[in-house]
Amino acid sequence: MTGRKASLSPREAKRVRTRQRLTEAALRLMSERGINGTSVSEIATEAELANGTFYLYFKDKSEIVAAVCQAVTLAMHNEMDSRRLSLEEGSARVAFGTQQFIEIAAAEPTWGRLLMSAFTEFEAIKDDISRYMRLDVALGVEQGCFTESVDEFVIDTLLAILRAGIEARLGGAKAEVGARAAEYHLRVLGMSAADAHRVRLATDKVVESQASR
Amino acid sequence: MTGRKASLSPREAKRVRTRQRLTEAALRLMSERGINGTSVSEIATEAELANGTFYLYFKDKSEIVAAVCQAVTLAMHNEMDSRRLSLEEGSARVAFGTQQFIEIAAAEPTWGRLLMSAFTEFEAIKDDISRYMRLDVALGVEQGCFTESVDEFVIDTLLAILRAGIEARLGGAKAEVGARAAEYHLRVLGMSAADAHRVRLATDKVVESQASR
Amino acid sequence: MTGRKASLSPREAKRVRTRQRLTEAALRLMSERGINGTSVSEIATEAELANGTFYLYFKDKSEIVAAVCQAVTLAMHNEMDSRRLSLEEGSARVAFGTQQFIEIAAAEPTWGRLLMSAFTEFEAIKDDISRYMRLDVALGVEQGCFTESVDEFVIDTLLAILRAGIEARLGGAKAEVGARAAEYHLRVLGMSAADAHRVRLATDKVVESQASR
Amino acid sequence: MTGRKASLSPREAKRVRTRQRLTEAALRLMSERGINGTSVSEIATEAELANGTFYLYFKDKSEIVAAVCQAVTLAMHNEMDSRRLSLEEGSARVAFGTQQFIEIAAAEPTWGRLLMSAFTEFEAIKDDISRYMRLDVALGVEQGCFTESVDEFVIDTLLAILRAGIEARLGGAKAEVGARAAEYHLRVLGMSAADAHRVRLATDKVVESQASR
DNA sequence: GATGAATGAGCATTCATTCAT
DNA sequence: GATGAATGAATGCTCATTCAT
Repeated sequence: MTGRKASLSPREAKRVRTRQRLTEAALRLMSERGINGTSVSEIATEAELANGTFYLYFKDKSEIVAAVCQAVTLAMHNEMDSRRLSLEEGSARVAFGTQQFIEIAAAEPTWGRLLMSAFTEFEAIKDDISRYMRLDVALGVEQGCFTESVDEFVIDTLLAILRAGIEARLGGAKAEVGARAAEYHLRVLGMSAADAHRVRLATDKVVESQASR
Repeated sequence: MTGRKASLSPREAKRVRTRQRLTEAALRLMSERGINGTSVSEIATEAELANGTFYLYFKDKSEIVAAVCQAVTLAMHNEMDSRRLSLEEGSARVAFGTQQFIEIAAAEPTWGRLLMSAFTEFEAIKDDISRYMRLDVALGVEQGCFTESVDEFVIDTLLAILRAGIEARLGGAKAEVGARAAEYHLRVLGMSAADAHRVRLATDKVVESQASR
Repeated sequence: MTGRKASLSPREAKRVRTRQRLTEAALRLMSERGINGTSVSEIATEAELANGTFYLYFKDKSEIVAAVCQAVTLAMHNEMDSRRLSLEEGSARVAFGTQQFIEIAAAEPTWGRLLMSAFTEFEAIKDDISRYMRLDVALGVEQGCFTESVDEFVIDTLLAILRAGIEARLGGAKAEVGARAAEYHLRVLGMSAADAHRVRLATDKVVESQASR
Repeated sequence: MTGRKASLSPREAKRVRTRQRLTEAALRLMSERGINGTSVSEIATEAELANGTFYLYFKDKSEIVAAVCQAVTLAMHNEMDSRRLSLEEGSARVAFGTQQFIEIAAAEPTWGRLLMSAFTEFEAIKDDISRYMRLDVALGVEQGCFTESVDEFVIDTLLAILRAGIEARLGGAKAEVGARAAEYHLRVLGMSAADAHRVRLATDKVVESQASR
């Protein structure tokens, strides 16, 4: 990462920094007031830039929305990566991933709220979010944990449940909601309630150690 | 029903008709361009009325949104009622209800699309939609079909799945999606995939006869 | 008064009553929300009449404004008449009239507030109010109490002071303000501060007995 | 003054000019049609600007009203200052100030009419206008010219008289009205008509020389 | 007479976007 | 590159007035 930056000319580096200022400003505002509730000039002002400067970095309002959503999902994925991949079973990865994704959204509500707004006002977010999920599900299917095969609809269903989980957590629901969402995921994928529970319980230690990081 | 209308004075009849013109215009536009994407004056124009006339019938833009959403959910519930209640098991009712709700939304895409927009832009729609669902779920819980107890989060999850189902169908997915959503509902509620499948299959005849009405 | 009404045909009587209902409704609303802040349909509704009925009784919004203002000034003058005319000196009448006018406006704030709004939004009110004043001033001039002669400007000045007095009283100022306004009137008309004070004091008994009515 | 302008960057200069265009347009229109009778878009059009440009310079309609009123009272005070302060007696200052204020309003009817509208539709104007007045009155009280002490009501009374004077002048009354208003001020403050006349006469030379500027 | 449905111009305000400097 | 002034269409809502019934 620093490696990448180091290779930029000063000009390019500045450009990158300015762009980041804009994206961060947008994230702050959009997570507070919603995507549609945030105007381009508010973003520019928050980034301490002139109105029109915005359009030197983004062709469109929609472009920065995409950038912000991407940045948030990337950040959230980064926050998760390491541990999940040490799990061997797809089912465990799914459960772990789901529960953790929800906890991260709750721990960093700026991200969580942006996500909620994006679910509503930026369709494409779903692709970003589901990327990590697809692999885990596919792995589980391959391993025979799940009866369900992977297609658009099952993914959409999992996403819908994930979303409901985040919304509940941001609205004040207890952390247990994340665990339940994880089990619902497994059930939808075809596991019995009992198995789903067992698998999910097995991920708890990891989640807890993660939380205490 | 016609009886009720017949008893209206001409004045009242006209009022009712105009209000309906507005509601229908709103439904048409909102299902096409979304709720927020539809302006009050567009509605008035579509209804062939003057701008200000709108406010003789609705205090607010939000009031017509509520009216339209209510009208749609009412119409959809009416379209379902009769057969579902003849089923004795809560699980069957849930499966039947879910599948049918999705099929109605697909058969009458104006309703379906309005619903999708409302999920996003009119929170309260969830209460309207979940009303019928709660009873069926509660019945199933009482009967011991489901291991899950009824709380906000489980209902939100079911709604989220329902929504995903409608969206998929409107997006061109095959009818089978409705059946799957129904099974997912049962799985989330704690039934095994096999049981869920069996229950749902049992409702097929009813659904089919309904569809051919 | 009843005599006048008795001579009307039932048709005419009804017309008069309806008109009064409208005027009273207008008074109530306009004194609360101001003249411009009151809409024709609000008046009709408050009078329990249909929207359009208003225009059978008044050609214009401005016409009912005139009617209401006239009614209020008439009512206020009625409330004053008797005692003032028993005073022999113009100066005493002016003092008495001024002080009393202000007290009536304070005692019946519906009237007072309407007046304030009218001063601002219905120029012609000044003529109505000044009618009684002119005579008293003219009398005082004739009697040599005042050095000032009667013309538009002196009357406008007296009105302006009267208005300031009412406004202060409605805003919570003590009753003493009415007495001061009365003395200011006399001073403007040319009396010395001492004489003005003496004359005004002499009217106090009358005012007090009036207040205890 | 020109010095200040010269030091502005072209950007700032333009901004200042545009803002002035708006303020001047507003003054022109508001003095013609009243404050409430002037819409934001009329102002923008009169200033040859687009509708929305207005809001780059003023947060609110009320903000430009305040700005215009302030500008006018400032301009009027500037037109007066120098000579009044050379008078030693509070009574003379009051008389001079009043008479002159009225004459300026009459000489620059755009200002005068704006003031009349503001008296009605922009309460705060009274504070702006009374500022200079309070000092003169207080001075006179201290010097023992006046028997009346300074409080809200006496100031409101003086303002009311001032207003009546301006209104009369704008309505075509002769300049003598200004002199009379000045004497009324002194009388209200407790001076005898004779003293008031004497004091006011003494200010005439100053006023005349001012008028011939 | 009375009703109340209908009108449509009008208003304050917002905001994505463009462009001269 | 960067600025920020300018645009102008759009929005939700109000209200005096008209007119068919």
